[in-house]
Amino acid sequence: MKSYLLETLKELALLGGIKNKIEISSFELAKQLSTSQQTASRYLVELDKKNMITRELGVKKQLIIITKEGEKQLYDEHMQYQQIFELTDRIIFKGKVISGLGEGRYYTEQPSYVEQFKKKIGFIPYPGTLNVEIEYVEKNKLRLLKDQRAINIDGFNTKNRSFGSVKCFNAKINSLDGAIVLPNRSHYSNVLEFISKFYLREKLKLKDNDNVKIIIYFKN
Amino acid sequence: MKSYLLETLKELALLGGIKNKIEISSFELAKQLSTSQQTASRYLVELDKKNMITRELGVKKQLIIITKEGEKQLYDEHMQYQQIFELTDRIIFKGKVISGLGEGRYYTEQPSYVEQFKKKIGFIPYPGTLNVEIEYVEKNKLRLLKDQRAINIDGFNTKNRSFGSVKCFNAKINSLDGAIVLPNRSHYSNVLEFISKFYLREKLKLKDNDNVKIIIYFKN
DNA sequence: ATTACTAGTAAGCGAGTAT
DNA sequence: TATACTCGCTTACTAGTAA
Repeated sequence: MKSYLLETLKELALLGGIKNKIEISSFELAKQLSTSQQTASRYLVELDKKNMITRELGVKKQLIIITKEGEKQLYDEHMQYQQIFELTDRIIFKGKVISGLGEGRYYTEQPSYVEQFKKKIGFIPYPGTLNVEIEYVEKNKLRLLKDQRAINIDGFNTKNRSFGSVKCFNAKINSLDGAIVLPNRSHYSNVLEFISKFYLREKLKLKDNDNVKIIIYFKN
Repeated sequence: MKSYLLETLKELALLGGIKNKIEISSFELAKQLSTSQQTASRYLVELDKKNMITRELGVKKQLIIITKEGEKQLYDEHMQYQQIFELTDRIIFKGKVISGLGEGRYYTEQPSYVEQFKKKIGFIPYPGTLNVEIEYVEKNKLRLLKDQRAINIDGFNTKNRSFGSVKCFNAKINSLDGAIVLPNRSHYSNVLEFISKFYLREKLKLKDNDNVKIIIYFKN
């Protein structure tokens, strides 16, 4: 939706247009929007065409009520502002399932990691990680993670090699609980590794390139 | 601010631009906004000129951070959406002080009203009401009041005449507590009558035509 | 790769005005 | 009174491209 139409719809909502019919002339609306009567009239016609509002045109003013569809548009916008200013204990990522190189399995089966997962995040992960490639531009959001307190999984050494420490965040993938694992010694990539007590590809019927939504939660 | 600039700023905020420098090319931003690279570039230049963002232009991408001023713009917008969807226990009116006909004083001095005010809204009003004329278009908001549970002040009869019942809402005027009085037997006008235990014109140094902000609270 | 200028085109605006 | 059309003007958009 064009941004000026959303602005107009918001103005109507502020006047109570979601629950009530509001009585407003295109001239009055124009004043509210700091524009001309003609433009306000055009906006109303456009909003009407897009089924965002319903109008009862009288001889004088018009009675306007915001439709369910219009309310949904506004609510979506509201949720974005909530995300910016209120829901600062979480970050939402959109991404798609990709295949990793199978290393995830090797790591998640190390007894020392497993023990810590059980103790610190409360479950023993199904072997392997689900790799989710986030949209390139969302890499910026990853930077928000570094200021957050994470669950720390300590590194350790075996006879053969050493394993580095890892950061975890409680997370959800398509509403299912689990955690995100971020190796401490690596740059942020655009791939998130999700662990869960379930075999996710089966449980959520996921296959490569499926779109998923991941919510990462912070401790406060 | 132009609505498309606000939309752009919101997009940058969603990527974490309020607290962090975000790394984004005009091409990527264009994708997010479903527009062309040139337009995205122009938006960024405009936002920069208006001091909504600060940019560090590198050879490749650019590092962007939203300024305090930009954050304030977004927050104002957020508060409007809060008003629409969250703060449904209140309505905010802007208006200006006008002189009434002095009837307010007559009413607020009736012992039966005074007694009920004391009991039901917790204070004895300073004699008289402060009349606030709300902007014409905000009359629509008054309609929201009728669905709300109000504090009811009963009517009564004296030897000489009868006094009708009255609805009250707890309210604030410029942050000072008081109440709004709405006669039950009258159409909604564009004048709100505010009562307070203080003489408001003195306490708040108000004179005719001064702009005031009234918040009306509902019981839930 | 980028950013962002120029210039031609498209969309938006509002004065005038019909209804 | 209103709403909303036409039409000339302005603003916004994007392809091409320089830096």
